[in-house]
Amino acid sequence: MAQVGERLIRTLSAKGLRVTEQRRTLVRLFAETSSYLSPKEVYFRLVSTHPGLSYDTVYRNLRLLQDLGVLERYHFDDGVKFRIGCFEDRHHHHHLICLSCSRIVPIDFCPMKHLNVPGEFQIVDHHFDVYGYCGQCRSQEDRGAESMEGLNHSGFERKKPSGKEERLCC
Amino acid sequence: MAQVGERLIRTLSAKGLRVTEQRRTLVRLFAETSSYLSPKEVYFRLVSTHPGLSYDTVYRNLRLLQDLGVLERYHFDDGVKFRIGCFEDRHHHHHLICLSCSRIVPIDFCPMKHLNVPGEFQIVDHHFDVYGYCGQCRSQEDRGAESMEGLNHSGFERKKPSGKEERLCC
DNA sequence: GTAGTTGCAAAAAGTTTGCACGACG
DNA sequence: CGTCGTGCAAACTTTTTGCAACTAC
Repeated sequence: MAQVGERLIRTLSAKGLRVTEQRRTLVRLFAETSSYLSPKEVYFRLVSTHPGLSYDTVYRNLRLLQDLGVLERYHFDDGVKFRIGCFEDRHHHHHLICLSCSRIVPIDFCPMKHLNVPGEFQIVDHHFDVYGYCGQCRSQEDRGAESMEGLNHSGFERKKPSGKEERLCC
Repeated sequence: MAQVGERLIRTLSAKGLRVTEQRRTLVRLFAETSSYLSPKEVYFRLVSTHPGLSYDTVYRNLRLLQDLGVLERYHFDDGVKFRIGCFEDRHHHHHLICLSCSRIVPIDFCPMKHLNVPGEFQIVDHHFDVYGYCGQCRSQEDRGAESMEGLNHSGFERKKPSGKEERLCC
């Protein structure tokens, strides 16, 4: 995954933006980390290597990278989180998202190919995500554990990701 | 739509919860209002009939009704918004959402009928929403207007809804 | 009457902004 | 060396919490 980070660094440079140590570390963090990171998590991960780092620098750079299309921002029940973009150099796809470990599995299936819309509605965008439990978490669960806690009535919210850091998409 | 509000009031009562004037007005507001309302919007709508109303009462009741499954909470770019639940007494469906006027059009199509998932992944929930511009907004747009402003690079965020209040779903 | 609810105030959490210093190119 | 980025502080917004007074049942 290191080359992903390097490429993004070059993207920054090509846009005339300064490549500071903070930005380099930030990009590397997202290039190497699976799933989602909140601004707070990002801050605590960076502050260890950058004593004196401030929250506003984190926020500014997260926003910058989001505007650049490098990062994607999502809202979860426990706040805003970022993750490296999937649009970079892959074709359009969607995700299976594990509610237990936050692992993300890409699926090529796109519902828009099957959808007939009322003619007067002009489609601009769509969101499709599938939530559930991945094989690994299910087998762990078999050895006695919680099952669907962390899921509220609407199923919209997600349980906090555990510490696992395995990248399965992008 | 008045009977929807009355039914929800009875739901409150049946759960042993007090039916206060604030709650009655709040439920009626959501029963009669289309699209989404932020806590702030809810507050300003209620404070006119309830002078002295406080924000925390709004927040507490929004959360209460969400926990009861009456309201659904969504995160948009400009913050959290609520809307009356669609699960009440309708079959499963999805939505076309107008990026201009926030109008919501139900569609019966569900992508899950067409999706083959990896066997080890246990599906619990899914989200599917289509964003675009409804026929009414498109025809207004024809008479010279903005087109896709309010949409960011990822298309995830939505433009602020205009003042229109026409309920097309639930 | 009693328990649930409200309003008030304050605190907490999350995010943004202005400004002077510092560092990248 | 000029410009952009950072750190600091403060402001701002959103949301939560403790508590006394109130009110629906």
